[in-house]
Amino acid sequence: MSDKNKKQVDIISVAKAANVSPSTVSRYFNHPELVKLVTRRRIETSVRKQGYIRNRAAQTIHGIRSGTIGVIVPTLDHAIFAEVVQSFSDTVAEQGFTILLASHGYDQQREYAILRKMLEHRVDGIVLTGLDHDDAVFRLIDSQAIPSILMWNYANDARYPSIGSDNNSAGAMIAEHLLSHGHRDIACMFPPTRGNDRAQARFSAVMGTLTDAGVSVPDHWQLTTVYSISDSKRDTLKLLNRTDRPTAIICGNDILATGALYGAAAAGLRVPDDISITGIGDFKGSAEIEPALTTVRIPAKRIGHEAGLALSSAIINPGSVPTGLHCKPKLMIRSSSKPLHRE
Amino acid sequence: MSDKNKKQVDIISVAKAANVSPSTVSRYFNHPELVKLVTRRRIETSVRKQGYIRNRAAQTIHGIRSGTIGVIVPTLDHAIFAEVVQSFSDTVAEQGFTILLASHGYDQQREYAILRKMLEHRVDGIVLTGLDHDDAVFRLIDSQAIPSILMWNYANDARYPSIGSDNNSAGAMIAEHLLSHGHRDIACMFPPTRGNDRAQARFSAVMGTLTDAGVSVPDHWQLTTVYSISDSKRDTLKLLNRTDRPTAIICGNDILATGALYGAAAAGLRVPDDISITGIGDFKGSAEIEPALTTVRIPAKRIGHEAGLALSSAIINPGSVPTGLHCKPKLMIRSSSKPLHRE
DNA sequence: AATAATTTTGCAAATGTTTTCATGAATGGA
DNA sequence: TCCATTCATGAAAACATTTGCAAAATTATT
Repeated sequence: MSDKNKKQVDIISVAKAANVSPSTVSRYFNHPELVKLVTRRRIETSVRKQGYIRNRAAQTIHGIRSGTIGVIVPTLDHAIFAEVVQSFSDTVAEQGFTILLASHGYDQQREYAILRKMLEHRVDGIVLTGLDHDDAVFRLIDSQAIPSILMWNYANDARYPSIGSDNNSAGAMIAEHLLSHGHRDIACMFPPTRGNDRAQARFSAVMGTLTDAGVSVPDHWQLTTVYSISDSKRDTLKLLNRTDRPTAIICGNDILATGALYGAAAAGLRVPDDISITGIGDFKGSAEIEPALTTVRIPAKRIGHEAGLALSSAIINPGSVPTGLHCKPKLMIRSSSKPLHRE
Repeated sequence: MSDKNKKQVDIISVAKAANVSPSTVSRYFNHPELVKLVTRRRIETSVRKQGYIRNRAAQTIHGIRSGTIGVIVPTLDHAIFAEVVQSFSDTVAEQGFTILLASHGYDQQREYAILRKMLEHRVDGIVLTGLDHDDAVFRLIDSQAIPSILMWNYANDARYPSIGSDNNSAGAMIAEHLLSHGHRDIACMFPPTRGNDRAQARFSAVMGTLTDAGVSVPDHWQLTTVYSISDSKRDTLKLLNRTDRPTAIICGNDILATGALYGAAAAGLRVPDDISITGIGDFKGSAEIEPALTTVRIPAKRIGHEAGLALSSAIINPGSVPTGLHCKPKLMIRSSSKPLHRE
């Protein structure tokens, strides 16, 4: 019985049932004001009865926007990217866009492949994370004439408009904070910087600021630790069990700092009395941890939102180039750092 | 000069440049083995030179798969969903699928609207989070004949194949653990359960298990706290500052438990000596926090992976219905709970 | 070398829409 | 009542592909 209604429901079957031409049904969706009220009613009934769902693929081949935006992030596994994606997605959803999301795991080759696939889907815009990308990626986007922006980092000389925070200032801020508190014996724990311009910028800003102040960080106080609480806890413990111990640890992000806090606790040290620990990012929970983490706030929600606004309006008004925006990082002084107590 | 090469590059222009018909170019992509080697070479050159990118929209209207999977989650803001989405996405990406992602913020109306939009994009499959959805959502999917699965929770009587953990057992496990440790004065802190079948199941399993054991939880020890470390820290502090104090707090998830741990610290209590605190979820960081959190592990990575496998194979072999899978939760006894010390 | 079998290619129809243009139906003014 | 407007609708072309079928080209068989 219900075998025969397997027939696909398209704009034509809807039109038939409503006793109008397909053109009129199309107009009903795209320019309803051009369709007479009673006809609209009839079409509406037919659409509802047949459960018709428009086929965006068919629209898209007419050059109509696909209504999708490609978002490429290194990973979602870090709460911070999830947050920025969430707020981006919410923002563009309000303009009717849906996001096509993929992550490349810090692999530039994969980023290129993902980008290609997204272009095959004819996304209306592209968001990349960070400033640095393979040149082939940029060239591919250039050749496509679709708006795209770089999210998360900011630099006014970036290849595309960038919306995010300047990681150099973030790094400098936190280093200056510790210096101004009298710290001179400072260890640094950063994630691997390869393929990660954020971490790279923070790291070089921190080191630069310290060097400028005449503070040098011995090699064995320069830790490279992957983004993981357990690893940073372990590495911190190892560091703090040495006889020479820094008075402060600058961590490249709040996850590392959280692990460092735990590591210090495990080593029997009190923060901030025995050692100051700082992060960068101000992730969820950083304000509530004991002791509350001194860090630099990178406003992820705001970045995602602004990026969403900028990109969707660049899509809606073709020709208008999206404009970059610096969402300034902010030093959040809390309880995990304090002035060095001279002995 | 470069004005004139604004002309779109499509399969026809590629064909022209390669001196073949569009059909052959199409075959070059879809059935390369049917195309002679030298012709393939010529087409390849032409494709490369023109920077041609296939138009999936045009393929899709031929009934060819769109290569997209719709993923609908309540939010990405919780690390745990981000994790499951990440691993799902990675898994299906290996089969050539890209995900269309959207979040509804626990709003069933919005979920329906999102679903519709995804169907307009002709996704090849749908993943929903959790077991409970508006009936209209189920009906809409039913009418579309595309495979879909429910991810995160498991129940063998679910409306669609479900892949995830049984939150009832998770709740029961943790309650039994505390009971077996002699606790009788137990407080519960859970998120609002409305529109959240996970939390609902955990909560009722916990309460049921306690009741069965003859333990009742007074009203003022039943806290409803939104998913936020700061809120749960505050609520815990309030709870622990009362004169009557529980010997254990069961938290509905690890975020709440983390806040509870901080709250206990802020109240000057030692965990687990003065009070036991447990979570559910085993989020990243739960094993490293001080004290390490006793919780129930919900294997997010595995769930995402299995769901990805199941759905993509259901898409690739049409007709085959994806099969549900219970990814069993596991009790992780760590340092935040201990047997009640009788005084 | 001639024929048969096979491989490779092109033609044309089909896919589900949108849109331009033209036609037919109402409406208003005289 | 007639003609000029305006409004509502339909016919057909266009969009970027795929695919069934048939023709052409190549290879194998004798």
